[in-house]
Amino acid sequence: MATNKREDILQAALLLFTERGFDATTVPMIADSAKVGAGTIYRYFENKEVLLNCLFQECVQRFFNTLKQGFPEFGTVRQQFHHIFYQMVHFAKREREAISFIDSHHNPRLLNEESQKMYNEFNDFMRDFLIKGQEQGIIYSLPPDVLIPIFYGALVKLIEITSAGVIEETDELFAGVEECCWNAIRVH
Amino acid sequence: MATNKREDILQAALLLFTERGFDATTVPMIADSAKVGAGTIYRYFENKEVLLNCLFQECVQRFFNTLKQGFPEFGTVRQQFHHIFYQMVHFAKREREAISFIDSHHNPRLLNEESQKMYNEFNDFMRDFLIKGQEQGIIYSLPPDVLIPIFYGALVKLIEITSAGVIEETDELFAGVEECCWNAIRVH
Amino acid sequence: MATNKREDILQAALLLFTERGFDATTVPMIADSAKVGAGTIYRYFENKEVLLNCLFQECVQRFFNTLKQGFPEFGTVRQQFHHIFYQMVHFAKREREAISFIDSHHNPRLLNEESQKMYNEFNDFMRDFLIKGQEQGIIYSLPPDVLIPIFYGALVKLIEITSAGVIEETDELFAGVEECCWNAIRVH
Amino acid sequence: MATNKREDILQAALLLFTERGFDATTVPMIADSAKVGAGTIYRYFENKEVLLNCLFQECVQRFFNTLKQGFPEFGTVRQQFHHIFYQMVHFAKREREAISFIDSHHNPRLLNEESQKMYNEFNDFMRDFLIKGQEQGIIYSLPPDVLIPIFYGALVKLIEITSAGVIEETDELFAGVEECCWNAIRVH
DNA sequence: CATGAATGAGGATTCATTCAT
DNA sequence: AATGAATGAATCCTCATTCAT
Repeated sequence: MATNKREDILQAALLLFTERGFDATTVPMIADSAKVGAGTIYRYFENKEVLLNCLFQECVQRFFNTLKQGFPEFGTVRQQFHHIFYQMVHFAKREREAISFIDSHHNPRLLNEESQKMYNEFNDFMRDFLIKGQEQGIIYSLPPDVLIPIFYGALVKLIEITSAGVIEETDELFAGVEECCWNAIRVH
Repeated sequence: MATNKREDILQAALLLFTERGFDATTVPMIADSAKVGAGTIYRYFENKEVLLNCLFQECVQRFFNTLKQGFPEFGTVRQQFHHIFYQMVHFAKREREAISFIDSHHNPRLLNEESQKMYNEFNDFMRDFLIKGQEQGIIYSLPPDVLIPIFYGALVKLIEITSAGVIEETDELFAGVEECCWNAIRVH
Repeated sequence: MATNKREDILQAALLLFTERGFDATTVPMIADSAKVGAGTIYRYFENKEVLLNCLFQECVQRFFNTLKQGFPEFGTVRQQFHHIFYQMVHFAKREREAISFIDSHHNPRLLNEESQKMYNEFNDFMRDFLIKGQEQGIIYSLPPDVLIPIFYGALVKLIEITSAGVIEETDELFAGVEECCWNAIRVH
Repeated sequence: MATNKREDILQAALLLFTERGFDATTVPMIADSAKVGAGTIYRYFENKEVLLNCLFQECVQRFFNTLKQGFPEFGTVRQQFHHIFYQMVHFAKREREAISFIDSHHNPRLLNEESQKMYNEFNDFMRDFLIKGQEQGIIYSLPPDVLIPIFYGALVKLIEITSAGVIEETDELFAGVEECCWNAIRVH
């Protein structure tokens, strides 16, 4: 087949890093899983850490793009929130592990500047959304860095639980969680 | 000196595991940090994995005890939630890293049965609280496994942010987050 | 180069185990002696103990094959004894250390079942030879387990002495020892 | 009790060294077995190697004394041989492990000069006996270093087998082995 | 004297990375 | 370009030895 080896490696690394963590994942493991030779990985990535950063950046990029795509710049705060939440869930359905991976590997010890910058941009996007909502008196007046984890962290765990098969994922479930999260951050 | 070396080792391990993760923490690192010889660690713990499990169990135990202590069994759901949230924050202030450590090392690959059992008991406590609240029509009808992360995950992140010094921790901040979390899980 | 690294490792281990014993031989010693990296040994053998057992089994196998090859099944007891003794000496000349190694590492603490089974088969071969000789009234009526060490042990020590260069090895010497050993076990 | 700790340590070391070998025996093992603290061993012996050499020398000393005691200096060669063999068996019955220990730890890597000297003296005693027998035309004309192992090695293995309980030790058995060994070394 | 907790040097083993094929 | 055998630095862990009590 004409599949791209680089993609195979990234996909294998994503699964293994998410499942076991960066340090507990060996390069031969990734090679086996991607069905390439161990040496091949070094044709595409300078070393294991670079591989991690490439993967991280691609995941954040795709996640961020999903959020930005069709964002209702001039819609209501509630509409914007729905967009963000809905797109996150959508993205998570397509790329099961990406969100958990991003969340668990968002660590200054492993990430280079570029990766951190990209993560921060993504964070800033959500922070801006919250700040504008607060200016309109709709979002609860807490530091955005505190509000973000409330709905973002909830979503990450939700994804992990549904991925593990503990709970069946239905539209009602996602709608319910969205409402909870919205209630968490809005002014009452 | 009357200092307990076992405690020194556990404390050093807690900091390092939380900061770097289990796999990226070497035994000599722990030994240096605890100011003991590397071999000494093996007088107290059979191996690195056993050390992790001892630490995990002690942390969960102390955390869980804090929650149970003075729990208003017959109070309102709101009072119970306040107790849980307040005790969690209180515990987090005393034992900065314990909660992050528990959260990031709750992993079947590393934990033995005893550790997992203890973690589950702690989880069941919160699940029971939510279920009773749902029976009274006060807590939103979503699976507890989905609701728990919403406020528990929020709290974990909150602790991490305040620990990192990004945001100053004030009573108002904690009260605000408590309100957000309560709004997230209650019926409107 | 076309040299087989596995063989190099086994050969180096044979010399070192024989010289120093299993426990006093370090893996880096073997690696240095075999002119391979320490890690390379683990590509061929799961661990040091497995290396020992592989080596042990190969040595016993080759030794046993030498004895069985051309064994005069229907010759006289004396002819059979000559065959055994002569082949042992012959084998010892080719594979200097193998016999000492087998003798000094025949230890249940270090050997796995497979190794012990193989050693027992080799022992049974000599036991059968003695029992048949006893049935013919030619071999002295002592338990074979007592007779075997008399000539086998003698041979092991003989090999060690000649290997050490204490005594020059001549055909007369071997013929003399053979006669001594034969006199030891035959009926007079 | 007033038992001598030094003796307890030596006795424990004898058993363990014989069973497991010097390198596989740890100092704490010896301490546990001797029911003393690990540090106590260092009050009596400078280090593990010194302990080995003390033990070796004491064993060789006692063994050698047993052989020399009542040696029929002016008896026949056969009488002398009987004395040696009989005393060896007698010694082995009293001090089960000593002979195996001496045999398996007679190794230049571990023994100091004093120990080797003592072992050589013991060897010389048997060599002299054989040479005198050869001068009288009674002992087979082979290098003594080759003859000694034939009966000494046989005896060592005999002791090991009877100690292991494989074969019951009777006077007939020992008499039979003595005859075999004598037949091995005498002129026919 | 006796102890055993503490140590750290040294050994077994793993794994990121290289390189000859 | 792709491989995977080979490597050795770095890890976990053991144990001879010391020393405060």
